[in-house]
Amino acid sequence: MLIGELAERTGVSTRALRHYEDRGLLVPARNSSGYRVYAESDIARVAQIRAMIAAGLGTALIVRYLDCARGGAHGVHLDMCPSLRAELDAVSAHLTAQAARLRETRARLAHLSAA
Amino acid sequence: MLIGELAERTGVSTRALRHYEDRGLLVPARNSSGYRVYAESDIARVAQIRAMIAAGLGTALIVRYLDCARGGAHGVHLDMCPSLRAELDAVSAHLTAQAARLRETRARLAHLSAA
DNA sequence: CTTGACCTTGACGCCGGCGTGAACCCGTAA
DNA sequence: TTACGGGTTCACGCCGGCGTCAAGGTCAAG
Repeated sequence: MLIGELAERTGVSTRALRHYEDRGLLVPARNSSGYRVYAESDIARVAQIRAMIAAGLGTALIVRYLDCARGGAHGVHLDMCPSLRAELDAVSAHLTAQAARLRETRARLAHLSAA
Repeated sequence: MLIGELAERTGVSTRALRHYEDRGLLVPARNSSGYRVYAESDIARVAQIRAMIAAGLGTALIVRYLDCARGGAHGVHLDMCPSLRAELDAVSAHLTAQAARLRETRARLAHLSAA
């Protein structure tokens, strides 16, 4: 599968896919013409990446997540995951705090329009 | 109060304060030398602004919020607030969704390290 | 007068996830 | 051959909230 087809089937732009390769998130094989050749399983991988980006994670963190996932699958680097999970906790805490502050702001707005 | 003092008392950099003026969030008076002169009440206003930025709101939206607040205090523009509140709802929904996705990601991680 | 702390207005840099050309190769169909 | 719809690698642009010089004016103290 070439990049155009993967883009179409995942709904992700070719530019984004190339960007993911730059960041080491999804590195495809190459054919004799230098074209990127993707596997079927890469569709799922793209979905994973998109979900994590949508969750507010940066590509640098996602790379480590994928490494952790691969390591975990082979039973190696099991001690790397906890530190990563700690980072995810931190990001999660930030989002929670932001949501709380936003709720407070909305409360003030409601108070204003009630007055 | 000059900008340095306000910066010190609020913990916000002078650069940020000037930036807020550029964005129309906090426009101080000027003395004969062209120096920015802030009122005591601006300390509270800066706190407001900081809270809203921390909540993930952009300056463009915050300007409208402040206008709405002033308008609300005078009983004018009461019809502007609802649309603003809708935008706040949208931002809030985004944050909530991100938090949910992040939880999902963390769950997958936990699943991996357990396997 | 000089120093030094504080103020002024530009204006460029950064980060991050891409969009958007530019300029060029590949392979197939007409 | 030509055209065309793929692909390729740079490389600059954008947004947003500032950091960080740069090049000066202001003013009280020594």
